[in-house]
Amino acid sequence: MSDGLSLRFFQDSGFTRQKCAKCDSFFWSTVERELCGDAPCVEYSFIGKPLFSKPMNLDEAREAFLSFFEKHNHTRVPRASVVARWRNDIYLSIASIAVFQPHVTSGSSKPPANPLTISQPCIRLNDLESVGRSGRHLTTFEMMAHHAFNTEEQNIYWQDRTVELCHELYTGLGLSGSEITYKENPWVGGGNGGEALEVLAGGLELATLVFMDLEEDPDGDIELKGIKFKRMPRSIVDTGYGLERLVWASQGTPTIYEAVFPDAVSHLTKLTNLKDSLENSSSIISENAKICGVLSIDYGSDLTELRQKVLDRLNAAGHSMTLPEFTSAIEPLEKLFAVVDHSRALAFMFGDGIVPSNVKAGYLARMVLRRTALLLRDLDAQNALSEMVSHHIDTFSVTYPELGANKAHILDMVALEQERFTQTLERGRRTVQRAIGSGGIDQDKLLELYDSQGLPPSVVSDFASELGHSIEVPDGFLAMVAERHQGETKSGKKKRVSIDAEPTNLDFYKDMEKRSFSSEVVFSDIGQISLKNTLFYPEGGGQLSDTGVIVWSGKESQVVEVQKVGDVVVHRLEGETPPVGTQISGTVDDERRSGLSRHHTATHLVGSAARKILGPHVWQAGASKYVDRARLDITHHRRLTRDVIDNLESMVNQLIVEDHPVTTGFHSREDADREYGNTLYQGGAPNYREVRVVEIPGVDVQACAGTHVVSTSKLEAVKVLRTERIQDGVERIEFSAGPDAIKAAQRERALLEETAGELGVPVDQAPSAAQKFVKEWKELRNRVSSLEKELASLKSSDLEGEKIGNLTFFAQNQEETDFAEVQKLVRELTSGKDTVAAMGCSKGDSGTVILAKSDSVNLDCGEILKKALSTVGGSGGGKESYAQGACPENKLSAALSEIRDLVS
RNA sequence: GGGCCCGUAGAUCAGCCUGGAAGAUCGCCUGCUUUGCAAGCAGGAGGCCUCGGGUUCAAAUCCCGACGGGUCCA
Repeated sequence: MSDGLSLRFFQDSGFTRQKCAKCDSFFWSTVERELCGDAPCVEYSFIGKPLFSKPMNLDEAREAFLSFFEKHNHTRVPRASVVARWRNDIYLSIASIAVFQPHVTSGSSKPPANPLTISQPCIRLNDLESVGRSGRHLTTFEMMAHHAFNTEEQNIYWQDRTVELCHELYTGLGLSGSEITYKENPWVGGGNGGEALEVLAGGLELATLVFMDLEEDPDGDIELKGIKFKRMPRSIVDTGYGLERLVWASQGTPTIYEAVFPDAVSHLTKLTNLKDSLENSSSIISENAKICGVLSIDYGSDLTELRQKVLDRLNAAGHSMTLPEFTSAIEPLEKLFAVVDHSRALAFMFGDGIVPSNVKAGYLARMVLRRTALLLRDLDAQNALSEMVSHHIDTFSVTYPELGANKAHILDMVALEQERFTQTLERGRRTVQRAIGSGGIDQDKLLELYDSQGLPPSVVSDFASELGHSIEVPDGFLAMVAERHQGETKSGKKKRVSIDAEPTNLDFYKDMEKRSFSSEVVFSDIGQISLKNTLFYPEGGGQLSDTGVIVWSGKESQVVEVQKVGDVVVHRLEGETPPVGTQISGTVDDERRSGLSRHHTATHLVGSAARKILGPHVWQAGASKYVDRARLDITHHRRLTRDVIDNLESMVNQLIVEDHPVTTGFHSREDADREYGNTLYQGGAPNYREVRVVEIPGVDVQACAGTHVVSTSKLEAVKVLRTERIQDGVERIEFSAGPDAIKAAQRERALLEETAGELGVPVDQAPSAAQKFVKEWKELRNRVSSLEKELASLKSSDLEGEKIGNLTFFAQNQEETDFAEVQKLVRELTSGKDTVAAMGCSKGDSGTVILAKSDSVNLDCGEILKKALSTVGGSGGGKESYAQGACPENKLSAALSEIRDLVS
């Protein structure tokens, strides 16, 4: 790479390769430059001096980009969800290329068009602390891109054309070509890598052009950034143009937020009375943005130090401020900018169906919302959240009408989450109050409050100061939290076994009702075989494996479990194992398979009904199918009410009666995507070339590898057994189909009848009877208790005590008397002065002794009772004032006289 | 996926560590006081201490499990 990326385009257009005097990296420019043009080597020069010929807003800039590439033979493709449901390594779409990973980039699927152009909304939460502060960080941004996927057969374009297009785009928008530098900076990520160029102008990185043609390989011959790679047969043009940066550069405002969200910013500044402050501080803000750009500042743990750095620079640039002045001037504005940004993230997250939760993507949404709510709280505008989100929805639904269509739901989610957070805070306020009352709040307590109650230190500190207490918030608090969480993750290593055999023909897909087949053994080991073809379904997709028998030349073995290893189906056997080459015939256990199939189809119906009833935010979060029941976990933000369950059951059973056919077929990934859209992948996207689609026309379509019944009427009936909230935002529905549904209903009836029988009433009166009985029982219980009290006081006045010294000693065996009554009697007797009472009572063979004294008596009842009972083979103990214990019934009198001896 | 916290009267919680009569405050009811309201005073009702096992003479309290909630991290 000694010539670097010496492209023909560069040579033809007068670019020369130069070396940055500061960072030593190589870059291409048409003019002689000392520095590469990237931060931290140069400062922003576009603030106040826009780079492009005219200012653009988001829509104008996006359209300019997309239509430019359309004009140059790219196909415009619609955006994907910001929730990366097709990937299991990330929760959110973090780049335009993420939309095509891994299925397209790995070569197993074709791109929807080639070449293509897209503007993909992306969410990155890694730099959350810097958003609002640095002037350029955003949690949500649109990555515009032109992608070309080159294979050995099809060469679309590569480096020269990519740079040419990029250059033409920017110069066409009025950016002078001599302003642009292309900096060489190889790119590595997600197991791939390649040469790359950063496109820089005015100190700002406008775009990155990545030429992805390497994949990680420990034996590879190419090394980038310390990782070994080898060349791929495919090469991918992966570009990323920051929409917001383009807009910013075209306007030259102090921060990116003012350029991108002018209306939202001005609305919120009015609302928070920060309008003047924003205008007066614009020079500080722009200096701050410039400096943050140069310093590549990431606001993490050490805020004060970074602030001081910025302030030093500000003062060197002619300002004269103290740190507190600077902080108080800039902090509210930073918060304001962050709110404007975060509320857009929320609009997209909820709009694309994230259900807030304490796990996974749902947690990310909740975290962003809570941060935003706290920022608004600091700005004294706590009710503005849904207003801000609403504002973004309106603005963005011009381009993304799906957000507008989902507006009510999005705002509902915001309101619900905000309400939850308010409750958490109120709970927290009380906890803080109590903690202060009982010894104060130290660092450990602060950690615990955050970790287990969700109270950020700043909030705790606020609450405490309301009560006139101050609290030290330690530096690096989040690092301490991280430490607390260390060592709690253990990674379960999957062992990869492979079987040396040809891929098995999966005949169960060809005929879902067939149960017998013949085949040939192609692999054989002790207790397990693989066949040329099989009807046995291997465990997968939440469905248990089939069982059955195989027979050959008069011998028979049970198939007890079936697993898929790579593309080979392995049957685990009990009995003899036939050798390779044996012709066998197999029979699948029909009852089991039919049960599993019924429940699998039923799961699709239940999921579809849930989406219809509850809304499109309902996604499958997991599913298991058993022989006699199934369970489906769905994302939903509220507990399922009985009404919802009833509706669901009715709808599913209606679908059964209507007898819809269930069809299956294999499609290429790109065809399936195009035809059915992304709701296809309820169970997660498979990384296969071919996708099996199970369709109940007009009802449900899913990518699914499981077995099904041929039409919905085969389900006969579906009954919901129970629902359960397995996580915040995830509801589990358990149900049975077919004969098992009937059985479940019968079980419920039996339970009811048994209950009603015990109550001695007809079934329909059971609830009211139970209510009546409980009420009466409570009344009687209280009556008994008060009678016991009365009885105790009566008895106590009847009893004669014995004088021992200056105290009165009572001892009596109450025999078969209720323990509680005896207890009351003892209390009654010892409520006076100088009294000791020892009472026994019994229940069958076992006796109980209670010993108590008046406060004025100096004795240790616990010790005395222990000693007395041990001499008669019992045990017990207690406090000085009161003790109880047990011994055999016939030893009660002996125990009492023993106590008498010990007392005197 | 993992960690932590919580479940006691209608509400908010104490008691649990260290086992031995189930408490406080607010709210509710009755009476007194007051022109009325707010308040004050006196009295009262209201608890399967989430459920199920275990340990123990004895469990709200200790142990295990389930259920229900909260919360942080990935």
